[in-house]
Parts: sequence; structure tokens; C-alpha cells
Amino acid sequence: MSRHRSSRSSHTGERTREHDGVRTVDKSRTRRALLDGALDLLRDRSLDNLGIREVTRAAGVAPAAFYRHFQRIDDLGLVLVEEAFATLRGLMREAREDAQDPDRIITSSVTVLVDHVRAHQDHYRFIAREQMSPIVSVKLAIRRELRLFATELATDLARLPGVDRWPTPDLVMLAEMIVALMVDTSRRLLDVFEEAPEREAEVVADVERRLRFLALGTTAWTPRTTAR
Amino acid sequence: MSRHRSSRSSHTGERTREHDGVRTVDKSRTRRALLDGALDLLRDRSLDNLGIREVTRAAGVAPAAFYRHFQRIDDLGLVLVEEAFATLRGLMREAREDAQDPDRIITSSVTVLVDHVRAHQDHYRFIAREQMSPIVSVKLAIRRELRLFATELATDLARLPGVDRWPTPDLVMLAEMIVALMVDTSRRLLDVFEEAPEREAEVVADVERRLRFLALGTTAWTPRTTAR
DNA sequence: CCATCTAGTGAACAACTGTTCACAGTGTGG
DNA sequence: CCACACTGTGAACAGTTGTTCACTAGATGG
Repeated sequence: MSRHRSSRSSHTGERTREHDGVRTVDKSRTRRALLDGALDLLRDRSLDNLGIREVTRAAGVAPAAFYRHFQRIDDLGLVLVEEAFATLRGLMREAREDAQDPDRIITSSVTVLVDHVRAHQDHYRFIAREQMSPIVSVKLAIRRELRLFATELATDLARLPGVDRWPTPDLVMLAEMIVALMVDTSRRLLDVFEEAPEREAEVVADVERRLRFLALGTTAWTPRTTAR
Repeated sequence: MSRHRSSRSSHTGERTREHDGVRTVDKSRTRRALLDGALDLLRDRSLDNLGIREVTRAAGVAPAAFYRHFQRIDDLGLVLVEEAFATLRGLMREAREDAQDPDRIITSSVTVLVDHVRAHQDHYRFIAREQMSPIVSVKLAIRRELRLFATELATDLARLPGVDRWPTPDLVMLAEMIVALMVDTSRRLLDVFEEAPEREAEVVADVERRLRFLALGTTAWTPRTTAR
């Protein structure tokens, strides 16, 4: 019934405490099934077209079981947002760990991004798509998380020569532009993965060019004190 | 029934030829009603959640009438894509007409964009949202049109001092970055319009900063001959 | 061990969906 | 003027939807 995903239970989340009773473990197991089933359906549906019955069917439980875990489909969406951004932060960690010869920082970052998007296509697709979700709470949550992510990136950028000493607002602007580029790139990568895998290198080269372009901008930029 | 739009029949399209019979005129009238009704619903729905019955109801016709004009909801979507991009080209025209004192070119372009997004919120929202549509034909159409739009922009950019003499691929890259910025800006504007109108100036200032940043990049950029 | 709590069940509800159909009214072209 | 072509109608179809309900099986904790 699930056409795409091979191993669906391989998610990391939902740490069930050691001494949690069988009751709680069972509960969080079907909760995972619901989340995974939903994420699976969201491959080719949008969240506001996601039916409760569909989700429970994909999870292999009765429709009514849904309500033991979420009140509405929105709540499930919000949990998925959290998970997706947990994934996204994993990306940043990996990127930092990748030893940073400052020349190679661009190509290395891009490689990490590409691999990460490939490994977590569902989460990236979800974020990219539901960024414009008609389900307001989800849309807002994603936007908030993206802003947060950008400010985190900004503090990372502050370590780089050339942009250190920049006032925070300018750093944030740069970070936001990079985040926007990342989101756009994920979108392109997802397309390429499933429609024209042979063009992957093309996308990679292009995003590297764009990053180099942004990097060059920083050399010429004279930060302003204009209010944010 | 239509909660938001005040004048719905004010669309320009669907030029009905002078000598067209009453028959054809009537037909294209209900066709317009369908398209407008759909666009109206798409304020807070996504295309793949748009029901045929809903659309016909919003248009004030019987459900079966839909099939006289479109085979599936996808076809209606494709027409909306065309219309939306007709609108978008209107933007470019207006921007060109705005006399271009090269200093003011950035602020002037941004003003034109803001006014245009305000005046055509539905179309911009549609493009921004359905860019990631699960309805593949629509998604592809939008992406194709956006690429086309970027290359058109590129030929416009070629007239500007500093980037004239750039090889086409580099121009296209710059144009694509600007288009991406435009789409992102529309997204932010749409939010601001309906959630926090007082923050509009903030967004305007920010996008101007970003454009200035991109413009600075061009001064430092040395075009490469790397294949596109 | 027993009373309690609770995750999941399956049936039931009205409401809605996409699509088809024969049909009616009416411009159109000869 | 007449026969045809075609747009829109309203009824009908089987399916699906969200949500509620009384229920059961089994873990929990005293």
C-alpha cells in the first residue's frame, strides 16, 4: 500500500523512557504510525487535503483512534513541523562537523545539503510545500522556525572572516538570504531527484555559483546602521 | 457568499471577439465565473483540495456545467497559471515604464512590485503556493513560466551598466536570484497585508536592502565561462 | 486480586464528493 | 423556417468523508 518508502519505522524521534509502561510505549507506537503514515501520504498530497481516514488507514488503525492522539489534522501537522526542523538542525550540525577549510566551505556545505535533502526528502518537501499552507497554524510555525534557524545560522556566520564585526541585523539579512537559497535549492533538488536524476550535478554547480556570488557581495557590503 | 473580493468581474482576459455569437459570449462568461470562483476559493484552499462542486457553486452554475469547460480541475489550474503570468508580465511592463533614474531603480522597482502584489493578491498567492503543488502539471507549468520570466528579466538586465557584457548564463543566474527574491517577497507581502499591515514598510526596507546587496555583488563578480 | 483507567474498535450518522445521464432551451447555419 | 449543435440543468449513482458512541481488552496501581 505504501509505494515509496522502504523502511518506514526508521525514524529516530519519540524517545520512550526506559521505565515507561507497556501502555505508554504502545500509545507512542501508534502515534508514530500515524505520523509516518501522514508523512508518507504527504508525498503527493498537501496537508489541507489530508484526510483523517486516509491517515489512519495508512497507519493501520481505526479512524477513531486518531482522536486519542490529535484533536485535528492541524495538530499532527504541527508535530511534523517540529520533526522536520529537528532534521534541519541535524543538517547544520553535520555542516559544522565537516572540517572547514575556508576555501572549500562552499562546496562542502553544498555537498552536505544535497546529501541531507536526499536522505530526508519527506521532511524537506513538507517544509517547502507547507511554507505556504492554507492551514494557518502550520504556516506560521514553519515561518517562525525558519526565522529562528536563520538567526542561528547568523551566529555561525559571525565566525567567518569578512563578516565578523558585522552588526547583527546585517548578519541576519545575509543568513536569511542563504536560508531562502537553501529552501529554493531543496525544492530544485527534490524535483531533480524524482524527475531527472542526471541533472543533479547541474543544480549543485548552480547553487555553488549563487553562494559564491553572495559571498562576493559581502566583500563590497558596507553595513548600515539603518533600523531593522 | 464571496467574502473577500469586491469586484470579481473586473478581470481583463478572455477577449471575446467582436463578431462572436451570443453562444460563444455566454459560454466564455460562465467560464470566467468558474475561473473567478476558483480563484476566490483558492484564497484559503490549495488547488489539490479544490472540489469541482465547490467551484461550480461559487460560480453559480450546476456541477455538470464544469465539464463543458474543463475536463479535470487540473485544466482549470493551468488556465489560472497562464492568467497569473499574464499579470506578472504586466508587472514587468509597469516597472519598465517607470522612468529609470538609475539611482532610484531599486526603490522604484520595489514600489512597483508592492503595488502590483497588492492589486493582484490572488494571482501572486496562487503562483507562490502552487509552485509546490502536488498537481504535477500545474507545478511544472509554473516552474517553466518562472524560468521564462527569468530569461526575459535577464535581457532587461543586460541594459544596465555594470552587468552589460556579462555572458548570458551569468545574467540568467542573476535574474533567477532576483526572481526568487521577488517570489519570496510576494509571499512576505501577502502575509503582511492580511496579518500585520503596519509592518509593510519593514518588508519594503528589507527587500531593498537585499536588492542593494545583490547589486553590490555584481560589481565584484567576475563572470566565469563554466558551462551552465 | 480487583477496581479503574484508557488505547483502540467497529458501527452508525449525515454530509459531501466526482461523474454520468437524459433532457430542455436556445442560438446558429442552411 | 427548420433541423441541428451545444450550453446548462437537475436528478441520480456509488463512494468517501469527519465525528460520535458504546464497547472491549488489557495494563496499572493500590
